[in-house]
Amino acid sequence: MSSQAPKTRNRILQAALDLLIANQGKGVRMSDIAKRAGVSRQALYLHFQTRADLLVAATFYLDQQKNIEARLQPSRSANNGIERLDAYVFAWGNYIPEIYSIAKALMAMADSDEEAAKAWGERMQDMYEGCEAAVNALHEDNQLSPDYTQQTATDILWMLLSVRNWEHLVMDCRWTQKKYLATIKTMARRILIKT
Amino acid sequence: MSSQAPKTRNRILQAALDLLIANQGKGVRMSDIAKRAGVSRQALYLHFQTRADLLVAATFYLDQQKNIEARLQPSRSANNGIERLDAYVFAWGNYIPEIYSIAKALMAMADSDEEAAKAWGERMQDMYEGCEAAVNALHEDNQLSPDYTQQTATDILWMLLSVRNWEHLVMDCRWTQKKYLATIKTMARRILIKT
DNA sequence: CCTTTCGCTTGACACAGTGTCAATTGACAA
DNA sequence: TTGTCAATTGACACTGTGTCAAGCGAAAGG
Repeated sequence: MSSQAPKTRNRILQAALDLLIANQGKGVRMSDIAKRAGVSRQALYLHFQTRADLLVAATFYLDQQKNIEARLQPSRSANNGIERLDAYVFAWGNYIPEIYSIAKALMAMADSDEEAAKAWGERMQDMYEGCEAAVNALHEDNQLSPDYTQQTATDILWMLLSVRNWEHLVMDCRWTQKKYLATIKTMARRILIKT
Repeated sequence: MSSQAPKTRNRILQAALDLLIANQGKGVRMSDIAKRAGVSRQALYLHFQTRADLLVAATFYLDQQKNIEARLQPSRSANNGIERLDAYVFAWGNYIPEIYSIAKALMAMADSDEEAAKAWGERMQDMYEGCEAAVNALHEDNQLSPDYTQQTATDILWMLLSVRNWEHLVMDCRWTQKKYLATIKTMARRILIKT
């Protein structure tokens, strides 16, 4: 068993990520990835079933690199609901823009590929559960605005985290990352928390 | 000049819309559209430059059919800012889910096609300008929450209108259209309007 | 030292889908 | 009758994904 094998696999994933980011997730061919990774096109199919398979793997590889677990830790270990909410928004609010290009590519693929859709859905589910936990904490603190049910609150937080996806539709980009973070944080507090 | 020409063109557009909606915007081939329209595949290229061109045209054809202008009228002619905002949210909030499948297809194309991206951007711009008008009306009524600048308010309304795009990522659809409308209306009021 | 194994390469090919071209048909109008 | 024009037919080029068979080189194990 050689130690080369995983190296090549990771080189491929890294090449895929590089290209996806550089090209904003569009028009990245298998041959491009192979070229960048310094392997033959056919080698990609030795490591991954399909293109979708490769790109899904690349996304999880990125998650790992970007240490999303560690980023979410502050939210999990926060002392109260508000802190937890802020930490949650901070973690995802920073993360989403970083992985945006790749997420976009994966979403596009999820539209046409069953397997990619499934993997992506699971990843979203994780995000959703963390969100639920943050809102639950507010509930336990009795800080939730009375005219919002727990479910509605969760839905709204979902909305807050969703906006990034539409950015590219606006002709001139109106959002800086800092403004984006500040806005969703304020919104989340305003909507969810008692005044 | 025969009257057949526009008829065929419209039959093609209608066929494209039918298929896009039926297949949720994915996997619709030129040959499928041609078959449904009862014309040859090559005929499509007599009326439209490319696939992207056809689908963009189909979207505007849909806008026309769905009478978006009439729907937005109540917002334009509202007596005060709040009515205007509500009418605006109502109009787009109902419209977006109706055209969702096609919008999705077009967005996907906008990612890879320059021309489609341009057409889509212009359409979004229209939406944006109506949004600005609604928020301006609130401003004139002096009903805008003091700690939000006009620009921020507009951005937020953008967010409100954006959520639909992510729905398909959630495994089980948590949003009914009614709930969607009620939520964004309440959100818009809460965020924008003085209490 | 020879042999097997394994990761990867090379080159060829099937297949689907878009877009193009040239020649032809068929109807309607001058 | 003739010209025009929409649309048809069949063929083809091109791109990108995925597959297949044969071969190669290096490292491991006898």
